[in-house]
Amino acid sequence: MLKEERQQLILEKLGTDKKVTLVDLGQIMNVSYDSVRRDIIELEDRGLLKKVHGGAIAHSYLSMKSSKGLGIVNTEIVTIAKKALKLIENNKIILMDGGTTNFYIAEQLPKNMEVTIITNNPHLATSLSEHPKIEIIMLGGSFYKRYQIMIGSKTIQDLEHIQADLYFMGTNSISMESGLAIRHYEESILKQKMMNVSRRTVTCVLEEKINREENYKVCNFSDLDYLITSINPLDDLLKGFRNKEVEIL
Amino acid sequence: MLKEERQQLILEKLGTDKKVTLVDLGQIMNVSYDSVRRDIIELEDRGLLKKVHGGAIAHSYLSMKSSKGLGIVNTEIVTIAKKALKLIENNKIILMDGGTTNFYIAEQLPKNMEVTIITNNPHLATSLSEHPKIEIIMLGGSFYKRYQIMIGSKTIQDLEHIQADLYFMGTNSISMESGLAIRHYEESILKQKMMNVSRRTVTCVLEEKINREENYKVCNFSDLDYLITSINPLDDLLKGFRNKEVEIL
DNA sequence: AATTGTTTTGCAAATATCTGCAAAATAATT
DNA sequence: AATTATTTTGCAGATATTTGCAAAACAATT
Repeated sequence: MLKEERQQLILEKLGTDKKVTLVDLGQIMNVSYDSVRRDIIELEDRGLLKKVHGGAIAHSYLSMKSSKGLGIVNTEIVTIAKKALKLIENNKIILMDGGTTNFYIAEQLPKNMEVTIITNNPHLATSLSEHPKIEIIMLGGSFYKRYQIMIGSKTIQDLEHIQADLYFMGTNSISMESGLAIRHYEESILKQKMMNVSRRTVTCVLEEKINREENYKVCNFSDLDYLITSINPLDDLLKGFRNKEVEIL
Repeated sequence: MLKEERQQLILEKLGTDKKVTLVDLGQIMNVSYDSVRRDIIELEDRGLLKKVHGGAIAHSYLSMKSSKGLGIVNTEIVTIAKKALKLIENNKIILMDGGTTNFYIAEQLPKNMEVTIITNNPHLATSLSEHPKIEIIMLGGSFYKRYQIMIGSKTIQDLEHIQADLYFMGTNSISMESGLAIRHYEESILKQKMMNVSRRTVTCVLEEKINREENYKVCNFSDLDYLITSINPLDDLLKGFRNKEVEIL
């Protein structure tokens, strides 16, 4: 039985049962426990499951459980989150706005990490309460139900005296000509403000959002510091975006 | 059964039942009481529940996550909420702080009601997104995980230019001599500020909190405008509180 | 004060993990 | 085809974790 086969099987079983044990897997696949163990370690490194004593369990967000009103998860996000986490260092101040991707990145932060997260997304804030060492600052404002974020002049005012190290900006579209743009005017202004108060800005985009256009422009592509996608940075899809100013991860 | 499975099950059961006992859990999961006990200790260390003699009780925010489901709700709270809703009129500005009772009251607001809710409780804010006509203003600040509310000087500053019609104050203790008091200093200051910016203040107290004492005083009993309990206003338990200035419901 | 039930502690058995190592399988190169 | 390099696999011994048990301490209740 090939390694790939085994790992596939582990993920499938995990999908239906939400958990697997070392012993079960070893017997079903008829390989040594060590092999299974190593498979699980690899899958964990790829962010596809959580290893525990005696086996593995499905990631909270892979099971519908912690979806918290945000849609079903895409494995693309797993890849993106993995890359995003590399940018987050201890003792930094991180600004994160709304969007599913940011929510999952936040959930994936190591439990022992010591950072400050500033956000206008209350779901993100409350979900982080399970990370004991993370300090959470919530921006006030009017709650915009459709996107489930705080918005408006109060939110902008709250940013006035803040200086963040890194801003994770969610976006709906990115293209070389029109830059980054979203669908909501007030939010586009807020994102601009967030860029202003952050030393660096990174955006994580799903493949479908590349080369799309939306109504309200936030900034030019070259105003970014990092671009994260699930795609290999050298892939042709990103050819147009290669640029000395923006690092593609 | 993996340790993580057990712990997840404990939290789920806590979410719906608000309390669990060692004996129940041991039998349901078919493990020794010692294991259950150790699980509970671990979960308490992570701040996810409160260990008590014989079992554990839910942290308030766990119940906030699931009260809308089939969870068993304290009947006392239902009675209180009914009375509380009578005070809420269309087109008013309502200030609500943390606590399970306020959360439940907010959830019970009629779907077509047009009010503005200002809160420092993100769970309350997000749960109200199902009420299309309610405008929600969230106060910013530092997120205090234990009580799941925003707190600190930023929160107070956000209140500066607000004038609310009615303030639903959560409290931990009420007595004739010591007035209203809670366990957390910073929060007590915040509640004072909230009273200041509100025309009227109402507090909803569970029976167990009457004639109890806590460390940080918020105000005198007579500073209130309304007191809501689950008890009949004419009951002897409330005798000491009868007062021309405060209306008991 | 006595009873009953719960918690704490230390302990030992069972299980799981980690490490380095060598054999086997696979891929790459000559 | 043969050789060499690389990866994968299983194993053994040392460590670490988890689990259930029993005695003693503690709490709550009668």
